[in-house]
This record gives sequence, C-alpha cells and structure tokens, in this order.
Amino acid sequence: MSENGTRLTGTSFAVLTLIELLGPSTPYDLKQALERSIANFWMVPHTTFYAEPTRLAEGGFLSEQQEAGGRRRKIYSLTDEGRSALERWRASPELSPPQLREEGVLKIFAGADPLPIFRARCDWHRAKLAELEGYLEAVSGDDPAWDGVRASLQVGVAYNRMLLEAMERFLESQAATGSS
Amino acid sequence: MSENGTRLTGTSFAVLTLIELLGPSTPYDLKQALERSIANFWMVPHTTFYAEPTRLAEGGFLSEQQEAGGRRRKIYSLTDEGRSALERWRASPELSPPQLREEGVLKIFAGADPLPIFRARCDWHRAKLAELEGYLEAVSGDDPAWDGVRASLQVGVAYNRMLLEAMERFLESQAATGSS
DNA sequence: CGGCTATAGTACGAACGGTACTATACAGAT
DNA sequence: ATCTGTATAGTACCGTTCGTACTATAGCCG
Repeated sequence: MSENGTRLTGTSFAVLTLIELLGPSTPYDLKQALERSIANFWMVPHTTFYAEPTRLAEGGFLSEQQEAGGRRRKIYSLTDEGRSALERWRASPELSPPQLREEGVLKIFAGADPLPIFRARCDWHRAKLAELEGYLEAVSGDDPAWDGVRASLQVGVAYNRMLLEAMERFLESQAATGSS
Repeated sequence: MSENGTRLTGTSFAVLTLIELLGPSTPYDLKQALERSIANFWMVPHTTFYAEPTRLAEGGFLSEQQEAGGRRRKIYSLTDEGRSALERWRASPELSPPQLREEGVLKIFAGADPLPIFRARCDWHRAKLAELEGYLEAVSGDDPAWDGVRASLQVGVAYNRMLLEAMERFLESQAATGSS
C-alpha cells in the first residue's frame, strides 16, 4: 500500500521500471517490452498488465497524455511520485519469497509417470533458452541503462540451462536403467 | 472448466490429490499436508486453500460429512466424479507453463545491486533446503503410495540446491574480483 | 476497395489473495 | 473450578487478478 491507498505489487514495479527504461510509452509498448524480458521471471497475463497503467495513473504514479494522431492511444510517463516509489523499492532489501507454480511436479507428486513430464519440460526450457538468447543478442551493446536487462537475461539463461541439464541427466540415467 | 461449470485449477488438483493420499480429511488436515509438500512447487495462500474444498464439493468432486463430536468440522471425501477427474488430469500430458515470480530478479532488472539480493536468496534457499530435508526424513518408508511425495521432495531439494550453489559460486566470484 | 491478418486492445464474472478478525481447544496456573 | 494464555482452526471482507471471449483499428495485397 502507498499512502494514497494504491497497492504497489511486482507488476506495478514492472510497469514503472519499463517506463523508466523506455520513456513515455503506450500500454502496448510496455506489454511488448515485458514479454521480451520481465515476463521470464515475473509472469503477468495481458489483461492484468493492460489494467495496471490505469491503476498507477489513478494512484498518481503515472501521468497520461493522448497520442496526437492515429489511434489516439494513451501515453504514460513517470510522475515524480512514481519515480521516487520506484527508487525506494529498488533500494529496499525487502523481497517477497520466490513463487513457483510447476504443474509438472504437481503431477509427479500425484503419482504421474515422470518421464513424459520431464521430456515436455526439456522441450519447453530449450525453446525458452533459444528465445532468451535471441533477446540477449538484441541488447548486446554496453549502454549502462540496459545493464539490469542484460543481467536478468543472463540469470534467465543460467536458470533455464540448469534445469534443462538436470532433467536431461535424469532422463539419460533413466534410459540406462530402464532399457537394461 | 468441468462440464458442470467448476473450473479445476492446479489448486483443485492439489486438494484432490491430498484427499486421495490421506483419505477423508478436514480442510485443516489438507492445509497441514499441503504446507509440508505441495506448497514448495505450487504455492497457495491459506485463504484460497480453505475455500477450495467448498468449491469442489459444490462442483460434485467432493462430498461433505460432519465430524461427530468436538468442533463438528466438515470432512471431505472424493466422489467418483472427483476421483475420475483426478485420474484424467494425472494421465493427461497437458501442462501449463511453469510460472515463476521472483522479485529479486525483477529488482536486478530494474538496476538494483545484485549482491544483497543474491545473499538474501541464498539464506532463503538454505532455510528451504533444511525444511525439505526434514520432510524427506518424515516420509522415509517405502510405501509406494508415497512415491510421488518422495519424488517431488527430491525434486525440490535438487532445485533449491542448484539455485543455492549457483548463487554461492556467483557471490564467490564477485568477492574475488570486487576485493582486488 | 474489400477482405485478410496482425496489431491493440476491452468486457465480464468467477476466482484469488492480503489483512484482519474470530472461535475453539487444551494446558497449566490459581 | 476457572482463568488465561497460546496454539489451533478457521471466516469476513473487498479490492485485485485472471481466463475466456469478444472488439476495434491499421496496414497490406490483390
């Protein structure tokens, strides 16, 4: 909760961070940027994400202008209040616990055969790795404003590679025992 | 969505699975069991979890009885419909994508100093590992009904250990460069 | 200039989640 | 016996979130 009653969540800070990075933006701009970066470690469905700039503007953290021509879309910019909320959050050591929702492990818990589940997850993580490596190339300059972006993409690559390799090792060990 | 309009989510299947495992149970029994197992890879806040058995009973997946004495709490059991929904889900290869919400990486993305964040996360994963290893000891028999439970705890241990070790390596490498 | 596809959203209602509060049981002190 | 503290076992409230489905605008190709 901020003092004015708007609750600021991770999704709120995702929006604020992206506007700080990109400058004044439409919700769609933000959504595109989100999907290529933050969504890899902070997932937000698009209906929620579209609603967030409006909420933040109501809370005074963003200001709205109207696009001059064409679709006359709304363009959001950081207010001073938004910028300082972002800075306070960034500097604060508080972290909500990491939250995971992995239906595959849930099925294994429920007694499902792990092999097809791990195989499906391997495919998923391989695709994700390819995607992340594409994004990493796209930000391969050395503008310090993009340091955090690169760092978090590298974290994402490391994370997905670790999981992928662990599951591949597991599948190989199973293949060895299972086919004897 | 089931044919009768109740949407079955991961949380629903968590409840159904736990009742299958434990037999007829009160919501509190289920919540206790959840926190020592499923919550490690499928987090559910307790208010949501308490509401779920009621929803499932309304949908016909669970039946309710009343405790004879004492608090006269409700006891939920699987109906045939609940059992078959659980079996269909368990056998189905469909998986929702793994969902992660990691505020630490979000802060790093936003430009925060990674070191204190990784240190906080290391502490968190160390505590989680200790907790999981406690649970593993508590189910160290060889009843095949608990195979899934043991397997998912082992997955949890492997997962947290991997993350912890990766972050420790990172912190050590930083300490080496940073203090030169 | 009509339809196709990609882009850029909104509407709606059920489900979810955080904060705070409530209620019951039981153990030990008085 | 009963008080009182603490662990247990929840519920109430209400704004937020989410999934499904639908809508609307822009550019492009024939």
